[in-house]
Amino acid sequence: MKPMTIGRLSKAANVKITTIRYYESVGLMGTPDRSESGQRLYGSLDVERLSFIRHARELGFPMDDIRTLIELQTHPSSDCAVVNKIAQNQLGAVRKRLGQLAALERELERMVTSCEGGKVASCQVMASINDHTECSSKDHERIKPL
Amino acid sequence: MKPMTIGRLSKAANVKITTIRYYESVGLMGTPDRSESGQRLYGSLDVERLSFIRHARELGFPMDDIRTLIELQTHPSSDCAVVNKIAQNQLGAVRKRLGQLAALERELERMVTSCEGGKVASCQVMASINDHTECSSKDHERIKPL
DNA sequence: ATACAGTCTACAGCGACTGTAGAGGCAAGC
DNA sequence: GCTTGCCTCTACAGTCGCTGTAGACTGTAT
Ligand SMILES: [Zn+2]
Ligand SMILES: [Zn+2]
Ligand SMILES: [Zn+2]
Ligand SMILES: [Zn+2]
Repeated sequence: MKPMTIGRLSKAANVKITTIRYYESVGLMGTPDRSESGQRLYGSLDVERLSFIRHARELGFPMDDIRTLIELQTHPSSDCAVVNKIAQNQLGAVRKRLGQLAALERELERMVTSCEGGKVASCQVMASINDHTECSSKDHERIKPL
Repeated sequence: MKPMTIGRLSKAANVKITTIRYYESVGLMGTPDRSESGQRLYGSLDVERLSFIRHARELGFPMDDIRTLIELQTHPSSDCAVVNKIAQNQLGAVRKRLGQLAALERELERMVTSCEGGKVASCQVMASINDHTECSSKDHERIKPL
């Protein structure tokens, strides 16, 4: 039950120290106790919470959603419909992105295979970037990070 | 051969005015001529260049790469190997991302299908985010925008 | 003449961190 | 006790690729 410093927490949850402090600053992690000299002190609950955040981030959930999920965890008897909705939205976002990226893959594939070396002036890759009309997916959607 | 204002260029290339000025500020678009009153004036070459940038961005190329591509266009007799390398790197990045997202899709799918409603305390979605060990792709790679 | 649309600069903000500077803290070996 | 070397602290700037805003000026149509 000894409290751990931020460095130990960082290793325990595999999250960088600066990121932990950032999560604290934006309210994802609560404000921890401090030692006499002002160092942050954490317990095993903090490891769990931080690991939860990390996994949620790895799954691509935005921080606002993670805040909601953590808030819901403190009300365990409430309905999980909100949780499920958040996860389904995320799944939808992932699928949409998969579609976009698959289209990009096809187009880039076509480009690189049609380049047979030579001068820039006659390069098919350049031509393909220049000429959007050749493009299979006529209008790409704006690329946003997941 | 009449020069066009930034608004016309914006419509011609389907790029927002603020974005055009941003591209100018970071050196993707050159510094255009100005009217007596200081308004930017563009010609058809600018439409081509801006459209090129737009399509490259839609394909996910980072701005540094686009800078390189534009630079290469001004040396049409140089070897297109660099161009091809940039495109192949991009294709690799897209494929890597596709793999990551496919793993995310599977995991999210499993999560949402195993939730049967009820209280948050017994929600499988929550449990899955909490328990990373259940996870098929044991360690997800850090999610970075393409 | 008046209305309205377009353009100008300069700067702040987004998300989710990462990196830096410069200061102070802590444990182990000598 | 002292040095060595890592650990932690705060505060702030930078990343990428834009987007939005404020407040002033310009251009065009009726
Ligand atoms: Zn080529
Ligand atoms: Zn295309
Ligand atoms: Zn549930
Ligand atoms: Zn997982």
